[in-house]
Amino acid sequence: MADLSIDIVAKAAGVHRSTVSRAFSRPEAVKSETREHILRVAEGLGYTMSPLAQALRRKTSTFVPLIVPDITNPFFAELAKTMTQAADERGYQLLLCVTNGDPAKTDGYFTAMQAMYAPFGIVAPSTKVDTEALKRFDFGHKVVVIDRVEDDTSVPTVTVDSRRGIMLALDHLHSLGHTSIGYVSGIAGTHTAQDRMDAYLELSAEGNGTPLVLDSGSDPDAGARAAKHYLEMENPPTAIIAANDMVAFALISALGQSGIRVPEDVSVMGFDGLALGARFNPPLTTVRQPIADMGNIAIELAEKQNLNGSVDHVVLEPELLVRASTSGPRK
Amino acid sequence: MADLSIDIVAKAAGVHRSTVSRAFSRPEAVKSETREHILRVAEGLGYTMSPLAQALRRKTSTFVPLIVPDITNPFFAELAKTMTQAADERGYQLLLCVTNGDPAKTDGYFTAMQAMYAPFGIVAPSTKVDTEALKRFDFGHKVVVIDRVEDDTSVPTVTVDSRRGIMLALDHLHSLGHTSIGYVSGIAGTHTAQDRMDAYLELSAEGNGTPLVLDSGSDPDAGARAAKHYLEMENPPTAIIAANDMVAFALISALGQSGIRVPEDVSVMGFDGLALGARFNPPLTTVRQPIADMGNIAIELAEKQNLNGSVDHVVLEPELLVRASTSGPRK
DNA sequence: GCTAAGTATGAGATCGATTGCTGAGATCGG
DNA sequence: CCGATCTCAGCAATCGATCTCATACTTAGC
Repeated sequence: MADLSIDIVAKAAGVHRSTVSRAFSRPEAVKSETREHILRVAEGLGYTMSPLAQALRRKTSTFVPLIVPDITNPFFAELAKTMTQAADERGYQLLLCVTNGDPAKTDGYFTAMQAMYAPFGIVAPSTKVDTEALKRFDFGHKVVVIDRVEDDTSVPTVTVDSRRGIMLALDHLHSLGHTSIGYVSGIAGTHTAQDRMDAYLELSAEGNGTPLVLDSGSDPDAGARAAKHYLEMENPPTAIIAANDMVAFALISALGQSGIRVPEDVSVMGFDGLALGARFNPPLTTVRQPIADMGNIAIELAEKQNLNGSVDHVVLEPELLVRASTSGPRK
Repeated sequence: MADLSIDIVAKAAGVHRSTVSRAFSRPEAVKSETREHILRVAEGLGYTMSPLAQALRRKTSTFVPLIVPDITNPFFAELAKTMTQAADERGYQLLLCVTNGDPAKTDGYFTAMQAMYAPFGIVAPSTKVDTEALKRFDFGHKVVVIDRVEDDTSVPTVTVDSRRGIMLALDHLHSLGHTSIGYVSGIAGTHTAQDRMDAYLELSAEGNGTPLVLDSGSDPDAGARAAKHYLEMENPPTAIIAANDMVAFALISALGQSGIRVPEDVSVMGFDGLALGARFNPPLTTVRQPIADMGNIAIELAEKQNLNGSVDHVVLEPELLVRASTSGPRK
């Protein structure tokens, strides 16, 4: 147990330290007989290589920062979950970095990431602010962004098709018979939030409805404010699309506190497809993002970029998830 | 930007590498004049020490594993949030380790933690399984557990007083006029879950009510099963305490799907005090755990243990949080 | 003015790996 | 049977810090 270094193993196996090193990291360079012997000895001793020493020498570590604004938001939590798994499988360790939306923190994490030779990092989602930070660090170290990025050229990204998602939501509501469909906006400064909103505005104008934005704020209270707004309207919409599940939760909760029932009085849809939605009251109809895929793909993109410098942009398809928060409009 | 080592800075400042090292990590050992000069030069170059090299030499790093079964569970997410902050402030980096309840993973994380000279780790919450893993690694590296531990002697812990929490819940419900109060159990294998259940059983017997456990399962479906059970009862309780907020959510959701309304038909309480509860429908009455404190204290305990070997056990006070999911019993 | 006790810095070994270079054997064609 | 080629393993420098020891320079006391 105590202090196993490569030299100890080398001595125990009767070879030189460099041979042990090769036995592990470049197996084809060692005669298979020798290699197996070394591996057996190492195994017996319970030896594992020091990731620290390795990283120092190789100038590339296995620490992958996951930079998110708020891990408390279930979307990021679900992302973190799938990412830890994907990371584990490939021998990375995920560093949890929570910015709280503070650009200074993002900067700090980028600096730290360089200092510890991170092979790459994952940022989700990028606000305009993050995009700028990205530029400031002309990265030798690579980043993958789980979101759209203004200037799409330099950074790999993975996103879900916002427009398609909104279309799915609108279609679902239309097919239920709704014609007056409101919208509540989501997280601050995010490209995604912007895209969803734009899509709503466009599509709902096309479908010759009148766009009806109940709240375009970006804080956690958007839901509550939207509810207030709803109550004050003479002709409230019969259905509301929330920019994300969390806002939908808050909205339904606030509505409920004023005696408005979902879906009896008004239908509400979310956007994200959080697991939590299935246990909400009522279970939330929503547009599902394939979060697990996003995590895996992000890491793949990063590795690909490291390998051959390719910068890909993957756009995933959202999916309608009908549960119980939507129904036909009230007569 | 490029490859700043301590030697570069040393050369630039016209001193030896060891002096630069001291200027940073043992300021009092360097003449203040020299030190300031060095610091200025370093600053100008944009130099930061390599945590990797430092850790390798010092045999102690700043990587702190946070080992949780499921980051998707908002309780752990909130914990992770406060812990990243606490960690950041003290110069640690949090490594997110998700076990999914798999003991093999826990073992793996412990091994990794030794390999990378983690000064300590945080485990939450410990199941019996984790406790055993802890023993297996007779830790030179220290661990703090956010939960109770069987054999309390060797590992620092921070917990919330389960009995007191259940008492708070029971008192609240009694004061509302409830006499028939059911219970739904929580997460598998956890000491905390066990403690809460025991407390409920004892206290509710003492208050000469009849304990009424709707479900003692431990999976995410406990809530749904409890609801089913509730519906089948001839004399269902007028109030239900859930072992944790997530179960309460699921319970209320399932109940709602069968037309049972909370709190009109039955009062439901949670236990945790998740931020999410405030935006549930209805907003959840619950027993709040001071999660932020738990995170900070955990790190403090770890540091204290590292310093002087002290093994403390902190028990925090829970707090009643009345929102809208409880009311007087239906006539 | 000279020795004793500090102070402040430099030298160099070390932490645990990787890797280019070198040389010893093995293999092979003619 | 000999030189050419190929394998395989050892040597030693290196990554970026830390830390013990030794040394040069102050400062103090008498």
